[in-house]
Amino acid sequence: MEEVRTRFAPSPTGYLHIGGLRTALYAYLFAKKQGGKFVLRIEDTDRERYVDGAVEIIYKTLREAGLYYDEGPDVGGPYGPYIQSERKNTYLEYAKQLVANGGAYYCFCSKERLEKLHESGATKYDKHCLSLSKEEVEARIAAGEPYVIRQNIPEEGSTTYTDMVFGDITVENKDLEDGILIKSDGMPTYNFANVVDDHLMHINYVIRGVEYLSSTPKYNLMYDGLGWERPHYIHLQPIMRDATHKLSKRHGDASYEDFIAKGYLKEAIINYIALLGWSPKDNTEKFTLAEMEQMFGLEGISKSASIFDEAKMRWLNSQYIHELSDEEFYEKAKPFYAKYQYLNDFDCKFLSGLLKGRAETLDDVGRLTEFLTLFDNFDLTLFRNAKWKTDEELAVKILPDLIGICKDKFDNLSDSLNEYALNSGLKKGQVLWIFRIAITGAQNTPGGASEMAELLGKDRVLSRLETVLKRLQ
RNA sequence: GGCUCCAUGGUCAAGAGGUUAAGACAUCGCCCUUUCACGGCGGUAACUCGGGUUCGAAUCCCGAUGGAGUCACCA
Repeated sequence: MEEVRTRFAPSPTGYLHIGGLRTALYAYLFAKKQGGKFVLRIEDTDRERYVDGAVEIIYKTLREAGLYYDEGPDVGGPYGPYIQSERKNTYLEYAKQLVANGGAYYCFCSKERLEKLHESGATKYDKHCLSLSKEEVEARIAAGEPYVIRQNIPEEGSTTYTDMVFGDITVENKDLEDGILIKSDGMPTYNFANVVDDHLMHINYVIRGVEYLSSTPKYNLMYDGLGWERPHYIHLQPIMRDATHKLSKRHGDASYEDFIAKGYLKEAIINYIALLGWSPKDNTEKFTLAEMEQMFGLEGISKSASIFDEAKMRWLNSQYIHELSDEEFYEKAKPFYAKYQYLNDFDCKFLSGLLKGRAETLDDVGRLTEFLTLFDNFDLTLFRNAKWKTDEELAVKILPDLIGICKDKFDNLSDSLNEYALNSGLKKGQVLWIFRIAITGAQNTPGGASEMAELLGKDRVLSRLETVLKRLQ
């Protein structure tokens, strides 16, 4: 059986957006599942949209996400170069071949004529230059007149192909335009470069966005004209921000690196986007890349667009975070601990054990510890708790005892506090509530009374208890 | 507007003629609990509409509606 070869062919226009990453992921998974090859090709035929550094971002993101490509610009391969601008000469050669057999023709129409044509109500090019004689064409080229090469699409008939997720797609040839294959600057358009490269790189499964679903017949006509075997097609519906808008960085939607910066784990991001538009047979929702490589299949691909739901990704992220060891959490959260300066005064390793089970994102180390900065002048009514029947009055009463316990038995605080409750006829919860409020000044904390005491340390605990007692008096 | 595609709860998404129409997130409630969270249990909530076909349609057909894509010397 023929080896499966898929590719991811992004344009270096800045960043790798979530939709692009998912396309890459599916292409990668499909190839891996089949034991095939996944190749990366950079489509930079549009010099105007080129952004410096964008290529590096693509390499970096793909690698970081674990989507290793078998062939690509920076890893090489048998069908290079893998950057279209470095293949410029190849395209013209094939365009000429197409011209020779009638599948394409030279066109000298000026922008002005094209505009006029459009204004006159024409919906597509009128094949004006198709009638030029070979001699005239040669003469005008020799005279240095600028030209483009257009595809010659039959005016009759229709073209059909089978998309592996959408089924048969048929388009009337008369609805297709004689698109430009080679631009006047000598560069191929996407339409042409794509076909030539996919063929030359032996790509037999083309996985890309649905925006190409209805123009694929044009590409097939090129394959036919060049005598090449058509590849299989798999088109993917987009990931949406809401029901009517695609997810896009331009509109402020987060990209892969934004989510990393927000404290998402790459495993969670990959896992989540895999689920947007695909679901495994058994409906599992949490799996590693390696597992996906085994489970992936075209049957699970959805025919409709899906809306990105950060809440669900957060949940998935929290699942991955909870699984981390304290040590791993600490290592991964380091950049975030650094982000919140007040945490410098605390033992972040100890904190990791407390935060790991509560954080949904790595950045939550800030949100969950914010109370540490708010202790001064906290609201004393926090001592009131309906369930435990506590209030400021009770707090004033027992705080001196609690201070004493901390002075003498700080190392064995939990037991000592329990013992105190027992002896004083109070409920455990009453003592602990008052104690925890008194040392943290927060209703919600990432740990219980004794854990918070350990985090703060004896000195801080004592000084806080005394401060609070004074305020209450 | 022409052409192509799509349509199950708020979201993702099973389902491929006969189901009490799964599951997950979110939401609500209860339990657990020294707060919060985690975890456990339970609730609310869906087949866009209208015609067919059929003994029987979320599933098949047609139409309408809604949405997306595409009609560039952008990819």
